[in-house]
Amino acid sequence: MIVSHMAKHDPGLSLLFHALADPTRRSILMGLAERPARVTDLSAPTGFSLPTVMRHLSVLEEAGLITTAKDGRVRTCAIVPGALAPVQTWLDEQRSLWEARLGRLDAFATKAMKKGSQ
Amino acid sequence: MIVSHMAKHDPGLSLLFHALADPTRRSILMGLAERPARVTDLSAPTGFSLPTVMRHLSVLEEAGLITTAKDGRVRTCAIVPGALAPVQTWLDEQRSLWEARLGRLDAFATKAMKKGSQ
DNA sequence: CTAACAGTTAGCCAATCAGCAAAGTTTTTC
DNA sequence: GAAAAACTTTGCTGATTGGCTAACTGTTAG
Repeated sequence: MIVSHMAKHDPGLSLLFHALADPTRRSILMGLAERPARVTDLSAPTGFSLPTVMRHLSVLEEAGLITTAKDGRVRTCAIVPGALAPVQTWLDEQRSLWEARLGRLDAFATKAMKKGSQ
Repeated sequence: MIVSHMAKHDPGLSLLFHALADPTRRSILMGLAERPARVTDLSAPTGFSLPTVMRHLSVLEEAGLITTAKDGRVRTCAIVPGALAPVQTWLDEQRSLWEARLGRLDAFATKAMKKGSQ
């Protein structure tokens, strides 16, 4: 019984997409792409309150997109390099499926043109 | 005043990621990748009620991932081929940013090793 | 013309979200 | 050891989600 592409509901993928669906979180990621930062450093430019930013950070961390570590009273946040891989994989998978479908459409169209050539 | 990568908050991207964040919607997409389908055809295998599936479909449609058209009493849903492009673009952008950061890290590590070679 | 079919609308529910302010907590700094 | 800094927790809002049933609309088949 082959279940290869019966991927079920992948919770990790849902967490990733959900984390990326928020513009504030995406801009936090962009910021962290340049350099690691403290929570306050991320709060200041966005204009959002500290608790709000904290919440976004924990969503990002649960999705595996960032790591955070506390040293003294300072928490430093950094990107997790490979974290977007599952998204890329899913995307590749979809593109190949969609292209296969387009291929079949082409084949059909071609056959239809030959058969029904006025 | 250059604003090139100050992409602001891209609403389309948020819609796309949000649409993809739900496993039911992803499985609907997988189904439609094989062939277009009627609403009932999509409802049956998921086990969800018709209105629920309708809601998912409208989320997918607003994100631009699918198109739907009604012929008589039947609505047919199909994938929109290029719809994932913005996601791929954002992903590429991130990967290049992240890799640049890793590059700088490498440079730093190398310099540190030279300097502090015990 | 009536019945079955396919979809749609309306309205309800519990859960989650994204934001906040206010009140802790734990380091540092002076 | 008091005060400032940097979170962290708590608890509150209003909005959105994802699910449902029940009732409604339009289309086709008999």
